[in-house]
Amino acid sequence: MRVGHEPPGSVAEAMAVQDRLRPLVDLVGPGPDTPATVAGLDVAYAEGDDLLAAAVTVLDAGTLAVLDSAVRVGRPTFGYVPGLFAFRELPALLDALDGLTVRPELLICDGHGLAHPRRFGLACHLGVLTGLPAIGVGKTRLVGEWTPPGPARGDGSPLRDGGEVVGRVLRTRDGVRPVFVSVGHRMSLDNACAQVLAVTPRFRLPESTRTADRLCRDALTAARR
DNA sequence: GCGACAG
DNA sequence: ATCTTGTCGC
Repeated sequence: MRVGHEPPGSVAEAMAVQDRLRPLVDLVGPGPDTPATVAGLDVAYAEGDDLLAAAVTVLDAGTLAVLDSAVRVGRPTFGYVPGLFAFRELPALLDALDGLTVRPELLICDGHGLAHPRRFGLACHLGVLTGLPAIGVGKTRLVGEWTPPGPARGDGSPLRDGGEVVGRVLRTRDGVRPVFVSVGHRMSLDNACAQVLAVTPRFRLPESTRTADRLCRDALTAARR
């Protein structure tokens, strides 16, 4: 799947791009109940942010075995600015997605979706550009207020911002720090949380994110020598 | 002016 | 994200 795009030339331009694409987000979903495949996406950096590697791994949603993967080494095309984070990783991630043989049924992104100052985080951006259902899973919060969910895996509490619920703070493992789940595209929040729990049978982060993380980190190590 | 601030 | 020793806990 090839998706054309040019890096924004300024912060104002990047924000304008988000405002233009935001209306294209499908907030209804509800997304697949039992997807056959799920994809994990992640990016690793090195050389003082001058080098990066983006990876996508496609897992069998039932067994969580890796069915396909792709990794791309490149240069960041935008500085790190909270809220505009997507422009930094998007080009390389789209290139990696383009290298897949299997088209995944769901994207699980390492970052937020609607839980974003303009309601258009990385997961929304990737979802809109690929047309695929997408979920955002952040390790820390970007926006919103919340109170700790119950202590058991599956417990959750609303993430509220500006008078609306933009995501859910979800406990994926008993007694372990929760993650921040938000809708990216073509998914309901309830289903997004259900899908996240389905890929976290053993660790705090989705198995898909873990396999992608390992792949891009290995690719960086190989690229540095 | 002083914090907060996905990865 | 990444830079990094020791250290707490299972």
